[in-house]
Amino acid sequence: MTQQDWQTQLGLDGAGPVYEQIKRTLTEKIRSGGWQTGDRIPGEEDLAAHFNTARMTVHRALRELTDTGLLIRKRRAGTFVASPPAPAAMLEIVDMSKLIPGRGQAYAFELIDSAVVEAGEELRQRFDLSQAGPLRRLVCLHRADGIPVELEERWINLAVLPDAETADFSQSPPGAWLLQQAPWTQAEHTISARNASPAIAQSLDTVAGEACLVLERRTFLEQ
Amino acid sequence: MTQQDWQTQLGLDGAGPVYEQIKRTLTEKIRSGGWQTGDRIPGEEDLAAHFNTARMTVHRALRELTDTGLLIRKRRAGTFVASPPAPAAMLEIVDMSKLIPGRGQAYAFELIDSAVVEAGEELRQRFDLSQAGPLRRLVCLHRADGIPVELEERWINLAVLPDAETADFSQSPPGAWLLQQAPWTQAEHTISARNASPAIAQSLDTVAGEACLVLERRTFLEQ
DNA sequence: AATTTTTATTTGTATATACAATTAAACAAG
DNA sequence: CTTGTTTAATTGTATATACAAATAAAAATT
Repeated sequence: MTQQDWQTQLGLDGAGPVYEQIKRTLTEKIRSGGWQTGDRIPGEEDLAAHFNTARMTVHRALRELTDTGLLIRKRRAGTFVASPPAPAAMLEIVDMSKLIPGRGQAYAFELIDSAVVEAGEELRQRFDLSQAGPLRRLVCLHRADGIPVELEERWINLAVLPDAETADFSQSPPGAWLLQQAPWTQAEHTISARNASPAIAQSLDTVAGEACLVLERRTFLEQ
Repeated sequence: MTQQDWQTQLGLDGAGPVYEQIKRTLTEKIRSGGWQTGDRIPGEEDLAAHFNTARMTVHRALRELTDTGLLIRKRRAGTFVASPPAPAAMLEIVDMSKLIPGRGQAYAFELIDSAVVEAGEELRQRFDLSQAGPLRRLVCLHRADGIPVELEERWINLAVLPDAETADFSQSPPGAWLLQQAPWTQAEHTISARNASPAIAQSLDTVAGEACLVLERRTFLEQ
């Protein structure tokens, strides 16, 4: 797609704030396939010139589309169409360490368990691994204002991220570390309901048998 | 709390962008109880003067805190501390009709069932109703790019919202209508897993027995 | 060829200004 | 007292400008 192409195809509809119009226009451009996953889209200056508006207005539109996960932005490199979200991500599962403070509550987390295990046949099937290898298993408890709100169990494939074998997850949640180590990680979420086992009930400060929402999250590198 | 009070207590920590510092400072102020639910906080001009920054910078901080649900803003009236979120809202359950287009997919919905029923003892217990009365039951199917992603069952207490008896929900989702009719609605969510019944499986274009995530949402007026 | 340094591009933030939109409060009319 | 009208306070958006920060690409160096 040449520059000419998108310039002739883009246009605003005049309804609502300009930054919302730009958001809609760009979203439609992506939805229709005009811009595909991984494509670099024009820079802020170009878009501003095209839409005959200020760069700040375009910037706000792009920033909000980035917030919703439609775009990925990198300084100097540009703005790119993000990967389409997995169906399970329809329920926006957020990072507890960011969500809880955003809600005005005190966030804390605790590393409950940490171990390196060899992936047997069962684990290989569960995680769809083609070959055996060591995995690191972490269990973290997230608290909001001291109250346990999430017990997180995480498995890291050490064949992909060898550094995870020695990394210290006692101070910061593994989610933050992983995001730094593998920023292009894509996540797939599974939500299910389960009765609390005695161990889980103790961690979550409830009674065994209590129905808990179990949230399994798989992160993997795209390339 | 007088104006003097907050002026002497607020201050930035110098780490990161100023709008993030302001977000942290205001969040802490609310978290610590300095500003409580319903309190009106100073206006943008006042905060800008206090923090010795531009109004736009304060505006961005307040806008983002509003996005996370910590504040509520009304023109001419001011900015207020929002109600603390229900624990179940830890998983941010979003409005499908907004989320799906935001993800660059085509949103559509279909009214599957609509009926007015008298609340018997069973329904009264289920919804914690103190007295009998008619309820309207709606079932909606939400699609993203044509694929069914959510089957929504909604009960409306007609004693609270009599207009819901005659309202037409075939064109726009009940969520949008309710938000207009009762903007101060507070929501409580319950998520569970359930095997698809034959009827549900047909709606969701899957097979009976397939495990589905069931999301029950109760909205109610605060006052 | 590999490494380091410099340059230039792009996004990110901050500021000042102007005007629009909403709406609570004050005011006026009946 | 009720209703309608005006006023003014507050947030919302748009613009232009400036500089900061990150980093891909180019250039220089070893």
